[in-house]
Amino acid sequence: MQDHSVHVQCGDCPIRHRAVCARCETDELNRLEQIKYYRSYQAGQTVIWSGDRMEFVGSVVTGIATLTQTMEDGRRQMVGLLLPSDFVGRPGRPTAAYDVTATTDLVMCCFRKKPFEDMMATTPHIAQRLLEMTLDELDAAREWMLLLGRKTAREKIASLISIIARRDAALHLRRPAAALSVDLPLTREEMADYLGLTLETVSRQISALKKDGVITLTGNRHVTIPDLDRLMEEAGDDSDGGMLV
Amino acid sequence: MQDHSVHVQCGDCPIRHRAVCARCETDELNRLEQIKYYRSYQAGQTVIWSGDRMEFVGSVVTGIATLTQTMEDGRRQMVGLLLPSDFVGRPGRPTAAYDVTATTDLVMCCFRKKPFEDMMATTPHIAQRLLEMTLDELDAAREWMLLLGRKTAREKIASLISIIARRDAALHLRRPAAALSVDLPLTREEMADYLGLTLETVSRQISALKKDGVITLTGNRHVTIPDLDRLMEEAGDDSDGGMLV
DNA sequence: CCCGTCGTTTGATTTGCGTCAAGGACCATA
DNA sequence: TATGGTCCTTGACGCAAATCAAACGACGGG
Repeated sequence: MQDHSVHVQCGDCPIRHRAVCARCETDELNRLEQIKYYRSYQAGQTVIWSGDRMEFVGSVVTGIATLTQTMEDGRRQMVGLLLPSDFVGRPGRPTAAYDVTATTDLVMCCFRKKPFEDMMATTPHIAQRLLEMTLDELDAAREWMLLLGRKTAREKIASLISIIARRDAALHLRRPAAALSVDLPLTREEMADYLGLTLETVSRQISALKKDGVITLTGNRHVTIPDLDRLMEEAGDDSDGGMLV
Repeated sequence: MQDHSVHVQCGDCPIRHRAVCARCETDELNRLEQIKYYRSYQAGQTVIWSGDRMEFVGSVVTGIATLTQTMEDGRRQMVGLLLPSDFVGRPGRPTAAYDVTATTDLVMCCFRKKPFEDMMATTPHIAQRLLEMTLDELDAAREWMLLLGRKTAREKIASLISIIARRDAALHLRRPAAALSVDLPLTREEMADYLGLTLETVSRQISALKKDGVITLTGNRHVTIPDLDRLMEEAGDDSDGGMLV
């Protein structure tokens, strides 16, 4: 399983960062220290509403946020999941076509747009790193398109769990071990929004996977995966797909 | 309808370019002339196979290409449509997670990766423009995720037609007029792959839209749209969605 | 001219998932 | 202990789209 991300490890950070790192003190990124600030959000709080013209660029330090799009009649589709080290925001243009919501308590490291853009202009590394990260997200989005368009409900659930497990492992610098164990950071309804299903179907398929021994549940949220390969097979991924969200 | 793309118009080019422009002779991009070359492909020919490590970065000059992902059992999902001025390729990392196929005869303008990356490092504008374009693609991909996950078959078809119509209008510098007329560049099967449907369903829904007077067909491929607003309403988009692929 | 193939349309039938509905587990507050 | 809330599970039923199947028009070659 190859890793498509640019990871930066440094100092006393426990995690590898894929984004402009808020806590690292390396090379040219140091200069960003001068223009950064932090924001905290409570679980359920809206970070950006799709009507806003987002005026900052930021990366998640702790917690989880989601990007969702909503149709007039209320149908919702999650289109992105922001885990620690991911970034949001669009240097260059004032755009936010979707809602960003904190699903857990959330701390973000933000940069005001204008100075950030100036920084990009004078420091090619930043623009390039951002480009890398955006291309990663694009790859992930395309993987999701395959999931949404062609996978069955069971495969969708298996995919989601395996992705969360792998992201979690990558974040904590663990090799994906034989047996993994993760907390699902989403409610059944949020999973449904992510997968293009209803929450009932999500619940049913999770039960089915449990019954078939692909996963075991302790409580509603904690999943342990006895055999990751088995799970990925259920997910319908060719074994070596480079899907790291 | 706001336009999210970076458009460059210049000289004798009949179209506005969103990508690194192959035929334009403006500012710092001039230097790219020294390292660029052209490639031609016939309709149906494979540009990149997902196993390749793509060794160039390029943009479409004429013709249409598609990005597709395939599951082991043959289920296919199109994840991108490359129209003139779009680019493919990933500076920085050797990656190609999907097939790129020419659906019409195709001419691409290519740059070898290494010199292109050097250029990016010394010329911040290029990295920034590429970032802009990638963010546009990401927005488009997210719009597609909503389509794939939550829209009905009829809405999917209406969305596809309206997107092609609007891209076409943007490409030819026309304002989206009251009545539009476009050639569908895809077969029913390709549309099905794009929309996460079967070709039978695509055919049925096109017939239904025709019967209801939302579109009219001349031949199999040529669509005229008497009322774009009506079509967009059928597509389920809020009237002003900035969906420009 | 017939006779392939390819892209398309249309019909009949099946099925996976959505919808509607009821109830259980858990927690906080009264 | 009762009471309401949130989140989750499970069952019964219906429908939209998939599947299976047949046939049509356009095109090219022998």
